[in-house]
Amino acid sequence: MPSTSFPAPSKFPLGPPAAVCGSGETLGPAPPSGGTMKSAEEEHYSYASPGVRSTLLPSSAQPSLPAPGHDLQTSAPGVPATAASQPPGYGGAVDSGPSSYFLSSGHARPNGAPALESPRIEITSYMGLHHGNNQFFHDVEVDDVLPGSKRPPSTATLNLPNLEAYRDPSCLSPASSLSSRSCNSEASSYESNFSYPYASPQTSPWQSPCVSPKTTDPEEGFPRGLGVCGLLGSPRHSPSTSPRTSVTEESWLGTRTSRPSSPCNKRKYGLNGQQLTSPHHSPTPSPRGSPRVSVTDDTWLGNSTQYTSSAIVAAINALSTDGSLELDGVPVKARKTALDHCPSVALKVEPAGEDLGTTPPTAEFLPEEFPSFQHVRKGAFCDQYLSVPQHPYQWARPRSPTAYGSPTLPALDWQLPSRSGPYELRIEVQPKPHHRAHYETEGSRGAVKASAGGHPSVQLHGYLENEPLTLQLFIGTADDRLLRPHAFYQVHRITGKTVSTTSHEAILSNTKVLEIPLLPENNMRAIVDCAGILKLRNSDIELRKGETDIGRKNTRVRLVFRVHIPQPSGRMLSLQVASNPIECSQRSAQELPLVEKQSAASCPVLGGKKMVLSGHNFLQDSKVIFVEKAPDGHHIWEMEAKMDRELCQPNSLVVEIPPFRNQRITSPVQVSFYVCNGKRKRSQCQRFTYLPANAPAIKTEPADDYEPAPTCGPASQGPSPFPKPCCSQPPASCPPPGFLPCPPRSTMLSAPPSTSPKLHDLSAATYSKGVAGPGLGLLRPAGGVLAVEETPRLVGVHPGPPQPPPPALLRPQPCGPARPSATGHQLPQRPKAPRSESTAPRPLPPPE
DNA sequence: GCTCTGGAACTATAT
DNA sequence: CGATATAGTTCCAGA
Repeated sequence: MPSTSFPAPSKFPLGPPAAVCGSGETLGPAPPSGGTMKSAEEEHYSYASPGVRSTLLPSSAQPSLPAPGHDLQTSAPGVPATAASQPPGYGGAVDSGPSSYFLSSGHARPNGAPALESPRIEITSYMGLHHGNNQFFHDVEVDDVLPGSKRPPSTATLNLPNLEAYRDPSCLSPASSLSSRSCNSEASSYESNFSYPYASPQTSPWQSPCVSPKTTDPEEGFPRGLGVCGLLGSPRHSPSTSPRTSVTEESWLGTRTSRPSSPCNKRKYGLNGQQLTSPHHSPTPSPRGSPRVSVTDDTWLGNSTQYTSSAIVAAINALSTDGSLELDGVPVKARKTALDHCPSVALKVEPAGEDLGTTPPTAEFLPEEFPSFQHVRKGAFCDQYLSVPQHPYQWARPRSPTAYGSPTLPALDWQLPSRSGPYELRIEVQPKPHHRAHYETEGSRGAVKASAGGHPSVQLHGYLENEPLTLQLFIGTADDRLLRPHAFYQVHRITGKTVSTTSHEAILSNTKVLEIPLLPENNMRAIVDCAGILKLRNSDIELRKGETDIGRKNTRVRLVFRVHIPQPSGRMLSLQVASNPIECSQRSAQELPLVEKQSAASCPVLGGKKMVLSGHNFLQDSKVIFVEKAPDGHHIWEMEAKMDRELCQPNSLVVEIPPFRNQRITSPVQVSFYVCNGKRKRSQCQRFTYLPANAPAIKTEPADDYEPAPTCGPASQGPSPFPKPCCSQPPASCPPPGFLPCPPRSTMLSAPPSTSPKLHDLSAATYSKGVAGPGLGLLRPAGGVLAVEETPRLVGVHPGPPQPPPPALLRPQPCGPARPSATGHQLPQRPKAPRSESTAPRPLPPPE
């Protein structure tokens, strides 16, 4: 895997990153596209932070993406799958590779990536990278990614790891966001390490950053980067991951003192370097945009190149400095996880790229082959994770596994349907809306539970074979953009007496994926009592090169489940379903109002109707505000609903739906509302539809309704009982008006104003085209299959083998519109950018 | 002795 | 630039 590789360097310009960077940055802008994009995006997302804004889509141009997958997902319902056929391309979905691949080549990233990127900052760079520099970059990336292909030696990847290091503390320093980054943060998470390695390309880039910084701190040092090192097996990884401490950690932590430590670390930096001050800092991205600027960051950020160089540098540093560290000391926690793997691995070349999927390995590999292969990988790297005792089952091996490995599997940021043909992956029991995630520095906070007690459960319907499959679970975003792996949260495998479900960890790209067996004897149903949520420090993640999202206030996640069903044709049909949003921060859970259900999803423009909201943290003085947002997120209309204070309880509110501003609408209008406990304490937006006065009411949906979406869909997403905040699923603009996943509804709704619509289109009919269309990129022709499904989202099927990924595909795109600024609160603002994925990381467009 | 949790101290960042 | 409000992390302690 990750190998080491320096080769990369070759590619990369050695020139110090700086150079690159410099250019890069500059470049950043340069790229026209970039520029463009941004603007476009910005518009869409106004909310995004000012500075930032990411570019979403550059594409606007093109790429396409329709929409937000989220919505789709969630909502989606059902469209039956059509089959596929579709466009050829579509099939391509395949690989997992991160979408990136798809992205593409040329622009690819652009779309994907760039677009996505979050505001944070970096964008520029990217752009530059991608666009401007593209070629260069691409190449680079490519290499990484494709091992085979260009890249000479497999090596490459490793770099990344090193890069990863970036995260490391060291990195931190400089760049790091201030906040958290503890010096040591060792951690950042192991994952980083790990994954990174795989991650590859993407990662790599990021990492670079680290390097420099690193130097800075001697202390911590460690760079995880050494990915290689990791090999050694340093402690880091504890497989288990459990953070906390092992002796080791502390030891090395040493630095830290107890409490102090934390702070200390941080402080240190501050003190020391002042880094705080230093430009970089901005690190984090605070929403604002500025962020990162620091040279370092930017610079390196920008280019892949950098990464290269950086990587190199990092490597060097590592060797010299840290290197030892890692190996040796290895900070634990963070690393823990990571390290575990075997050294050996390191050398390997990875075929694929990042994650499993990633790689596209190209056709060459047969799935079957993969498995083993993967395993290897996994094993190696992941082992840590694996550590678990596990299964009785053969885990990996089952078919599914294959899937994972196989190149064909779709990247985690691809939007996939929950249903296709006879199959439907459904969340039978949704997780509780709140689950306090644990930091690496803490002990586990247990598995995610269901509201009614027990644990969430997922079932694959329509599967009649006798072969067990593997259910994949990862932590996804819950904002209004397309569903994608969450950069700041990772699934954490819980083991112990209380856990009845066996599971296994794997890392795809930079995302930890929990694999749970789906057995015919259990009706292809799995009780997810083995999944906890790990919070990564914002500063660590934000440092990643490609990462565009910001962690601050980005505390909502969704459990994303996937299953890959082998088809007679040899291809894999992939289905995905996301849970309702889960608030993971301690504070938010205690303070922010949360709407879980609403008794009505629509009402005639006259209003006056009573609506009961169920949820948490409602106060006597809570307000319910109805808002209509423009595509760009601006509030066109806001109206506070009258409340029946007497009936107000912590868990329920009764409000009178206010009349809509325009009593003459001829088609349904999507608006949203939120509960506000104070200036910054707002719930997420919930969707609501005003119907023409004459129109028959859409039905009010009973509680469930809340989600309109649901209407459409089946559970796939789960109908969530949740209200889904608009944001969440729906695309950006919350109001998903457009979104229509469901046919029926869609019709109803008329206007979808904004954005998202596209996606929808995808759906159904579209599928085929649709897919293609919008941004989806879809797939490659070859493939075929596809399933697809209903969901607009995207496609599920991959052709079996190899195929190149489509270009952008599903990528998340931006939802388009932005989230309302106002809204912003809710979610965090994350700006639009998609997480890392988009960012750099993913990368690589396939060579193709 | 260990894990899971709730709570809160503290620091960093935002306004 | 300082004060205050918020949010993120890390610790502590009890079950």
